[in-house]
Amino acid sequence: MKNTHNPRPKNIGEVEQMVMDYVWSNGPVSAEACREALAARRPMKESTIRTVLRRLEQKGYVTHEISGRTFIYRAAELRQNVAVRAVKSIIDRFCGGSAEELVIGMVDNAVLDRKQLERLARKISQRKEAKP
Amino acid sequence: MKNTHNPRPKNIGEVEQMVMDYVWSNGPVSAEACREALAARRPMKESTIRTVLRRLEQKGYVTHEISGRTFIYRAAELRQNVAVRAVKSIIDRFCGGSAEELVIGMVDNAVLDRKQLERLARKISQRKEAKP
DNA sequence: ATTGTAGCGTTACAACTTGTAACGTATGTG
DNA sequence: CACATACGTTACAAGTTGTAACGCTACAAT
Repeated sequence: MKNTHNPRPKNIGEVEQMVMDYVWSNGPVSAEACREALAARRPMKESTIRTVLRRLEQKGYVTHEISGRTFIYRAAELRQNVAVRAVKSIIDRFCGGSAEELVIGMVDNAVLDRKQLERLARKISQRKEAKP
Repeated sequence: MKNTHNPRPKNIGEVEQMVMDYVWSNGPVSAEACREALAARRPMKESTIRTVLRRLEQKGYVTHEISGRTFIYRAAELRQNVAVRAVKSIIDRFCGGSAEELVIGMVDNAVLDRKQLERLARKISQRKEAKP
């Protein structure tokens, strides 16, 4: 079965990432709310944040609905799913599609530590049974 | 303990990727050899491949030594390590540093299939014991 | 020795991306 | 009606990536 998703591993810039993080963490937001929230770390003019959000929408990271005359943006996908797709694209490019090798590498490189591995192993066996 | 590596998650373009794949798979190569090898899929002029290799060197992906008057390029790092670093950077950006969640996501999204999971679980326990 | 040539450095350039923003326009509020 | 708010349009500089031409040097064959 084929992936019906359009392959959208669109890159994301630094500011874009920041905005996405905020949206992911704080649910639907208006441009202004977002701007204010990020103002401390990253002052942006009003038109700037809106441009960023518009681009994020073009890239498929967020959608918007209109409330009154204000755009409310919300994440189009869970953060985790985006992360997984990003990783998947790395796997495809670097490892010829085998995620296994990669995870091994993660173990070797201590990206995953012992404790995590144990929980991981447990969850893996759960999933194995959960999914017929 | 801190990572002494300079954080070098430098992006890599499509052609660059292709070249790296070749270098990774075929060991040290001259620009010409590389060009010829990729010519079928991607015809490039001589100066083009050399520019690409030079940029890859600037980005730290390859190094070169001189043999006669020919540059011999070799991968600076194992493919797998680069992949892992790329994934690590994704983890940092998306998951607040926890790789675990990501792997769970990979399971859920069938990036890892059942068969792989089994082997993975085995290897994981090997590693756990191998690394005190 | 002269000349061709293989292989390097330098320079260029167009398309695209990303951050940043100004300006114009419409609409709801007082 | 005057104003502020929020949107669309347009712009632009810096950086990245793919592509390549040009020119210089050192070895090779005549």
